[in-house]
Amino acid sequence: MKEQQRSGIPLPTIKRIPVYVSVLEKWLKEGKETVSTTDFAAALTLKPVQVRKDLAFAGAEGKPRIGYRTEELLETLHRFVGWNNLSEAVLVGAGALGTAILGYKGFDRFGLKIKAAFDIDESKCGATVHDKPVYPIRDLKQYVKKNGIIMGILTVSENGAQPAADALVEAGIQGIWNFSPAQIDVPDSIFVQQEDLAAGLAVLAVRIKERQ
Amino acid sequence: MKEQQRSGIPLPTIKRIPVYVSVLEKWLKEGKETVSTTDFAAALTLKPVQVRKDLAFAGAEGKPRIGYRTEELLETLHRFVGWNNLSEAVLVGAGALGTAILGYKGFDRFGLKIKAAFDIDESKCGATVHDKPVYPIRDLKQYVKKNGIIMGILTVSENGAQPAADALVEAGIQGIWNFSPAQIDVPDSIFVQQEDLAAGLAVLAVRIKERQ
DNA sequence: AATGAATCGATATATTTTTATCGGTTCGTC
DNA sequence: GACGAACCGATAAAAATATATCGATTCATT
Repeated sequence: MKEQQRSGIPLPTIKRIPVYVSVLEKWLKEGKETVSTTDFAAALTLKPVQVRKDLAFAGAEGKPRIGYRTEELLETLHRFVGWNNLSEAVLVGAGALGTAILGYKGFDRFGLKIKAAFDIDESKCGATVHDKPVYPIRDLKQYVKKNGIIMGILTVSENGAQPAADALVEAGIQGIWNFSPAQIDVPDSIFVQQEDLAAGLAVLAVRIKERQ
Repeated sequence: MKEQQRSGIPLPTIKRIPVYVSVLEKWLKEGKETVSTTDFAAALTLKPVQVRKDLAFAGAEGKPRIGYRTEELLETLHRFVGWNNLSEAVLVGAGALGTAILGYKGFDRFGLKIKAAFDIDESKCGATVHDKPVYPIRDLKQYVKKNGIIMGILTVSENGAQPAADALVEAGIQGIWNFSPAQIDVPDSIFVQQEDLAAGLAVLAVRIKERQ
């Protein structure tokens, strides 16, 4: 929930960008040359105005009556979120969740390359998971420095979260994508994106309850 | 992004509840008898006022100078999100992500029991994944009806999402937790919680970029 | 028992995000 | 080339969310 970091671009806007990217890719494949905010609205249950605002934030430009050029817009959005050259990442915690994320193909699309995994459990090390090598966590710093990695993905258990985060910080990472339910404590200069599966579950549970 | 479903309780509030639950459990274990919104604020980088408002929404009551009784508050929050008797769920799509979710222990805590997995790939069926049986998708309806399941977890690929969603709807599910990047089309009576990993990645990428 | 600090609950204000409106542009059609 | 519909861009209004303020209550301390 450490999402308060004001900077002009509304957080909800940023979160909607990947959705736009997703449908854009589909439309591009289908040969759609131009797209309008009306199209987005219809496909995504959003209002055209909102889409227009979001796209404006991203710096996209469209033409009346025509819309936006599909390919160009896709490129603009990618650049906007920095996916055109998002550097590589390391993952800490090669458990069930970590394994799934290592194997998730969807990230390539967003320019995210997970280069290696690290784990305290040395019995896991040396092996590969989904073609990614698993190393002992004591090698983390050296690896990160050597490869200029700026992003860490944290998929350890609640207890292991803080030490693992410390290791990432110590290694010189700039941002942490935290899938563990624990709140981690890091210097201000490091951004933490908390990924909270329970939040989604809570929303779903409340909604289902409401309908009864 | 199908999160627009106004109903009194603010969506951000609902999403913060699991975080409160998480620290409450920790504090309870540590023997803390009462907790104050100041405590939450310190632990979670939130403002006390906001915590108070959230807890008020959940129906919690505290005492000045004291705070809230830890155990009672935890119970209240659980009831509020319906985790005290959240019915069971089925999962569709026993791939990498599905497997991880099946094996993720954290959900038990929230009253979520994934009873079985379903997949179109019949070669996967018959086996068990993390002790959960995998069945062919054609058995879904019968299983759901028989066991009174109200919730479906969708972890199939983008292409498979819509047919799988149709199968869940047809089976009589009330809510779908959609981990696939695809937007699915379902009747209004069914609530879809879209879990979008790319959204978190986008936020992180933008933040890292901003700091450079 | 009086004083003061901590904290809740309620109300008021500020900020952020969404939605509406309006003028202007582009293009197909007559 | 005039007309009208589709659509962008900008500005304005509305709604939702977060933050501040204030009075009231509890308890420890004197």
